[in-house]
Amino acid sequence: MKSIQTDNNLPEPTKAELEILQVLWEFGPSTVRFVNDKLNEKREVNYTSTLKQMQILTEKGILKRDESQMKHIYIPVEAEEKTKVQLLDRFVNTLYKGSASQLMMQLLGNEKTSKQEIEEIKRLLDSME
Amino acid sequence: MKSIQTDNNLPEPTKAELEILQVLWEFGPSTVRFVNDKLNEKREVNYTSTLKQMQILTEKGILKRDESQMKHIYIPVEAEEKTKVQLLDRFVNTLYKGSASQLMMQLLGNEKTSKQEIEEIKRLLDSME
DNA sequence: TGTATCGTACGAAAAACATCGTACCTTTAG
DNA sequence: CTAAAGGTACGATGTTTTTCGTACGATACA
Repeated sequence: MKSIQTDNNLPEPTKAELEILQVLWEFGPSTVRFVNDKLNEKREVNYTSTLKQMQILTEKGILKRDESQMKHIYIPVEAEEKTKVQLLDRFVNTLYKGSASQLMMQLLGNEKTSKQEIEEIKRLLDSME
Repeated sequence: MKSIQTDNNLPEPTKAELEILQVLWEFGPSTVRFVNDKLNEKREVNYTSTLKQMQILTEKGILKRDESQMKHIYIPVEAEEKTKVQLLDRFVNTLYKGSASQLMMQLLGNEKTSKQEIEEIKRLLDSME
């Protein structure tokens, strides 16, 4: 059982930051207005709060922006996958001492994971050889 | 593809809290002194900081304590598995919209996950029928 | 052309999280 | 019996994260 590897010393996005990233992942490069509207579908946030967050994300190098227009367009620097892999690594390391299969077991042991889903995973594994 | 279920409205343990929980999970019910010593194997923390954390965890209902002795003994209220499942659920919901198999794919797609580990998971799945 | 609207920038305030100093109580060894 | 050692309680402080108010520039259009 091998440990998957640790830490990429990229700053870990906080909760609020993650929310924003999700919107950008889902809808692609967007303005602050757009992101803020999306967020407000779930909870009330002030426009300038979202703006601030996105500016911070930009400072941190997690987002970059196109300033050629007045309405800046924000874009994640890293692909969704890459960022998620990082977060997943961290999660596995923190809670399962890096053991992917232990995590799997928990996921599978969960009665909420359906038979279909299990089948799907098996097929996935087979196709991986 | 079924979604695993969401939120248990138990307060989500913070980072520092999780560290403490891990010690208690690994070594069983313990005193503040013991936990603090363990933490200090990894990083320097003041005794009273650990104490405070553990008191907060108790307030939150994440730990309970036996006060019958002078040296209080702290015990996680929920089993390790249960708490981890909760955190895992939250993680899957947040990052993978609840799709366990998507998470799996990412885990497996990761070149860091070894062939052995993949074999192990397959066996696990077979044994699950 | 002036005023309403929609942007960004910036800093202060608030909230959440984490750390620590100090007071004080209990136990124990001399 | 008393001082030292080791425990808890609690409040203050520090840090990070999050939110928001305000200033001000650009655009649009009556």
